[in-house]
Amino acid sequence: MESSAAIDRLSALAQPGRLAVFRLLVRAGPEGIPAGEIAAAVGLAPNTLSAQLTILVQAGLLSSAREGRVIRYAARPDALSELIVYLMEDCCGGRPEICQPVQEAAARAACCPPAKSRSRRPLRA
Amino acid sequence: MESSAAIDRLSALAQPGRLAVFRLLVRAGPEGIPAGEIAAAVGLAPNTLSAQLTILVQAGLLSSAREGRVIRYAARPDALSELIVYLMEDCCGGRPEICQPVQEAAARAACCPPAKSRSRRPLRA
DNA sequence: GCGATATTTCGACATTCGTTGAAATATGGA
DNA sequence: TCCATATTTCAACGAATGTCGAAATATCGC
Repeated sequence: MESSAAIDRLSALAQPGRLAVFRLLVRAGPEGIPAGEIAAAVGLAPNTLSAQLTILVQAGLLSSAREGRVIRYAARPDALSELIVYLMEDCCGGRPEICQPVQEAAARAACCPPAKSRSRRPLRA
Repeated sequence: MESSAAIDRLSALAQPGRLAVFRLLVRAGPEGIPAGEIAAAVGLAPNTLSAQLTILVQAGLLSSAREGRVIRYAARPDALSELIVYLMEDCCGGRPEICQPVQEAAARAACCPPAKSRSRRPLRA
């Protein structure tokens, strides 16, 4: 991931309204939510929200699809993972002991069932 | 982690100079780097850098320690892990299939030796 | 104490950002 | 076609941001 793209994503998320929108959409899953419902949920005027959605889409964090009169927005999980990878990238410049806590924390946060072959204890116990 | 703290960290990192400084210091490890050397490395005027360092410290991303005439700054890896955990938090609201790719990417980025008992293939192959 | 070095603080400036109200565009239904 | 709904676009405003030059502060060695 390029530095300028990372900055675009970081600054897209670095604003209360946009962060709330993104988290809402991550929670909502792949189906996404129509713009109007998002506006109601986060308490933003439709035009204000529209500007914020544009920023999030341009940063690659959201996708949008028209469905009749409604435009449905959804989070792009890959965009978040790319950003996280970029942020962790430099941890490991010959110094694994530094980024290990980061790695562990990230694994802990991922409360998903283990990816392939790994079951030690119930996560988020 | 609180939402406002997350925003502070995101917006602290959402600026080219500050992101460059943070990455430099992550790479540098726990010993950190004196302010003057940082300024030279990232090409910022000393006073400009000072302002950016203040923002990074206030966001909790850096620590600083005076050593004689020099002030040495170091990255706080925990701050990054907290931020990543916060960003990943909502992935898993009943929808593990969404955040799984994120989790895998994070694990892949962490090029550290496996935390405890896990060796499938050379990471970053 | 004095001078030199390292860093920060202050004041000012142009630029960017987030919000608002009003108008424009797009879609679907009568 | 005409109207209602959903969303965006536009112009403008105050607030916040990043950078600069100059001055202040802190520390060290003489």
